[in-house]
Amino acid sequence: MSKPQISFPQEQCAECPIRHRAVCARCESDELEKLESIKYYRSYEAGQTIVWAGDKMDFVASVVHGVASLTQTMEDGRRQMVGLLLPSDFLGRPNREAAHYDVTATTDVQLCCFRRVPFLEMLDTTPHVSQRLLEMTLDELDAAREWMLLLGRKTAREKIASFLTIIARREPSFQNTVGVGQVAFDLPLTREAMADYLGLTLETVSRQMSGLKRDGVIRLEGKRHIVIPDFEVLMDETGDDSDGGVLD
Amino acid sequence: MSKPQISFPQEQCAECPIRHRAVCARCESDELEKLESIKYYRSYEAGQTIVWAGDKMDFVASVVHGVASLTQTMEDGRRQMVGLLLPSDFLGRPNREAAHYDVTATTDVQLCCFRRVPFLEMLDTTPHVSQRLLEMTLDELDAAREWMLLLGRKTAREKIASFLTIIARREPSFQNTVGVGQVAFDLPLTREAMADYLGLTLETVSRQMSGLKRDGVIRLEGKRHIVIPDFEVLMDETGDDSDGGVLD
DNA sequence: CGCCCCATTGAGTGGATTCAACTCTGGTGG
DNA sequence: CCACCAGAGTTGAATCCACTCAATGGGGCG
Repeated sequence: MSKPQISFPQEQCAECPIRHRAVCARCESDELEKLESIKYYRSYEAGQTIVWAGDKMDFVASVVHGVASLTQTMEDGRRQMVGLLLPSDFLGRPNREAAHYDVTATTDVQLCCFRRVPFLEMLDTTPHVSQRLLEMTLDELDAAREWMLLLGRKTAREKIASFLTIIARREPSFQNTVGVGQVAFDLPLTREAMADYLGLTLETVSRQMSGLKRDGVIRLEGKRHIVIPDFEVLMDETGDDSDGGVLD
Repeated sequence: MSKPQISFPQEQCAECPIRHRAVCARCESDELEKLESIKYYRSYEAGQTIVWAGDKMDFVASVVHGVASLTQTMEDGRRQMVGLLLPSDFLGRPNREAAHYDVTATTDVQLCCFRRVPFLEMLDTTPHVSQRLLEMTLDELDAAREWMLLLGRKTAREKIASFLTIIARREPSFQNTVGVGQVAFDLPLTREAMADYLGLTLETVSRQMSGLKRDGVIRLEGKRHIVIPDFEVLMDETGDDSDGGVLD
């Protein structure tokens, strides 16, 4: 229960791994200084709850390391994940006191937190922050809309395949490659969390993973490590258009 | 085919029905003047396509009258609605040339369009616009997350009931009432569009509507006019928490 | 070792889909 | 005027995909 705190290196902004992608991406050095004065780091172990829906939330944050999830729960226990926050993603609504969703660390997580009220003031005075936040929010909205297509119309197998491509694409190792050929990564989620993400049961997730493995689309090494021999073959299983998609 | 153009009154900003809720809500009169110089109105008949996914889009817009929908279509024809735009809602991504989704007028629609590039410049120079746009985008993201819960975890009956409450809540007539007792409104969507919204088939939509009618939860007058004798009874069918929800 | 947690697999059920027939309404033209 | 048609909606019967309930497998840790 009272394990030793996870310790990530306490970064300076200058060496921050998410410096160029997070909400602070466009800041000049003087703006960074201002942000630095209202920021602090926090760490959470895998499985810990970061905030409960309805709780007062006196900070907003960037995910520096690890993966966190937003979930909604119905009275009878049905659960749906509604957000998956990877490094550089933003957590919280500046002009809202209380959280709307449960936020959970699905792996060990380090957050770079900003005190909410000062951050809110910075939004008004620092266009580089508010512009970036708008851009990130619009990107999240697009992601949510892809997700809605997945939830509403895709088969279980397509859901799994789509999920794997989503995770693979955000892997640092993937960014270098052309997006063809072999890809490998660790799943940051349990089968149950995957089920919550995809609107399935954990048994269905397990069955479909086995199916993709049986058909040679993926290889499983241990429970969590995934090897994709040919990324295009996986893409064909997602149900999405084959053309590369629209550029920004 | 070449029906007479629908004509909505060509509003001045001062008398605009969405003046206080749209992206321009916080503007001062000098800012409104600037907006007015880059704006123009456009009307579409019910059923018309406003933009196709992938098309170049040289404007962004506010919905003034009517209802428009964003939809995604898979290669084999499966369709999912991913956005429903009611009066005052915002359409388009300022810093994106091409549309990501099909946009369709589901009723007769009037848009207040802003030329995209000048609007983009205004975002940089007019905090009242960019602040409001951020707020609206965050609201849409919240709505998308509710929608994801609906798509991923709710039963067909709960989906229909939830949809009806969503429409009812945004009815002007509803705003006055306390949110109890009788409510009545016209559905702005066909059964097929409802199915696309809810991730169902149109047959299932029809069956569940009949079910709610049989059980006295709703009354149908014609195909489109809905009467809800007791809003709380409908709420109980949505599967959502009974407590009023979180305030902003 | 033995326990716990996560994951896999199997058998049977059920809710939503598919395919198909039918109804209702409004509009058009003979 | 009304017969006819097209489009939207309803209803029925059979099917199927994912769910539920239940048993089993396997790895890590006290």
